[in-house]
Amino acid sequence: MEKYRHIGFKLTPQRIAILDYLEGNKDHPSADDIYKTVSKKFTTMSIATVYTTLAALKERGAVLELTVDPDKKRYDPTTESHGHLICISCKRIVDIPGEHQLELSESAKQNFTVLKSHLEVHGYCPACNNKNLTVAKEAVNVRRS
Amino acid sequence: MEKYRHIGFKLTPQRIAILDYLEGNKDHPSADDIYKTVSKKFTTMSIATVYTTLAALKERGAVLELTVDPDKKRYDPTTESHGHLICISCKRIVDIPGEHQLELSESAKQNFTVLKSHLEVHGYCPACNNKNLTVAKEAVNVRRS
DNA sequence: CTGGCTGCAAATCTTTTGCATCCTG
DNA sequence: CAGGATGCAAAAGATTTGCAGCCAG
Repeated sequence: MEKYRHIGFKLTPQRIAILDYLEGNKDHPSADDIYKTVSKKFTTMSIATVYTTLAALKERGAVLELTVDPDKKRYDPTTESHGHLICISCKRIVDIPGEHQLELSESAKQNFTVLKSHLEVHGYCPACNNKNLTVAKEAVNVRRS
Repeated sequence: MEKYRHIGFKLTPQRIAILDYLEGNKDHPSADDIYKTVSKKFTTMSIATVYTTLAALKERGAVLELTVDPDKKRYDPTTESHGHLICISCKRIVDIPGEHQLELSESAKQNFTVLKSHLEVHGYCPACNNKNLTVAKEAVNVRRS
C-alpha cells in the first residue's frame, strides 16, 4: 500500500477499498463490477469515484484499461505484458501466461513508435463451449423428431 | 454486390451506400464516421440504420467489429485475419500486413475453443510522433529560458 | 404480398464533469 | 492548511429499441 503514496496517489478509505478488491483479482472487472462489490461493504461510495480512481491508477501504470470487451472497459491489476483469452459468449477474460512478445519487422511497423503489443484470442471458454454443444445436440434432436 | 443477396442480406439504397463507403476502406471507421459521410450524399439516412446494417453485416461475417478504440467500436471491411497498429494519441488504426498467426500451446489455451486471434500494437503514429517530439523540444527550451 | 428494412425518437448504458464539501498528507 | 478526493446529479456519448410505414424480392 505504501507504494501508492510514493507515486502521488493519496490514500483514502474509498481508494483502499478499491485497491483491496483489485489486488490479485483475475476477473478483469468493469468499473461497475468494482462499484457493485465495493459499495456493498462501503455504503458511501460513488461510481464516479471508482472511475476517477481507476483513471488515477491507470495514469500511474498501476492498472491496465482493457478494450477487449465490446460493451465496456475492463480493468486489469496485472500490469506485466500478457495476452488474453476472451470468451465471445460470456465475456469471460483469462490471462494468457508466459511471453508472447511478437517482434514486428520494421516494415510492419510502418514508422509507428511501438510502445506495447497485446495478443487477444477469441473463442469459447470451457463452460460456454459445453453449453453450445448441448444446444447443438438439442437442435439435432429436434430436426430428427 | 450480388454476393450479399445470396446471404439473405436485402439490398436497399441505404445499405448500398454503406457498402460503397466500406468497400476497400482502410480507415476503420466508427458507426458515426459512416453516418456522417454517407448521410451527406444520402439525406434520408439514420444512425440507427447504420448500426443495424453493421450488425447484419457482422452477423454474416462481412465486416469485423473492432474493440480497439477505447471510445467506440470501429468497423473493418477487411475480414481476413490481420493485426492492427493503434495510435494512442489520435486513435488512427492501421492494418498490419502479413500473417501473425501465433499458435498457442494447449496449456496456454486453457481449454478454450479458439476461433481467432488478433494482435494489437499500441504506440504513436508517425504524425503524432512528430508532434510529441516538437512538444518535448519546446518543453526543453522553456526550461532553458 | 410479406417479412425484412427504414427513420425517428425515446430509452439505456457507460463514462465524464461541475460543484460544494471533506479529509489526507 | 491546501490541494486533492468525494458524492451527487446532471451531461455527454455510444448504442439499442419500439413502432408505424415502406419497399425489395
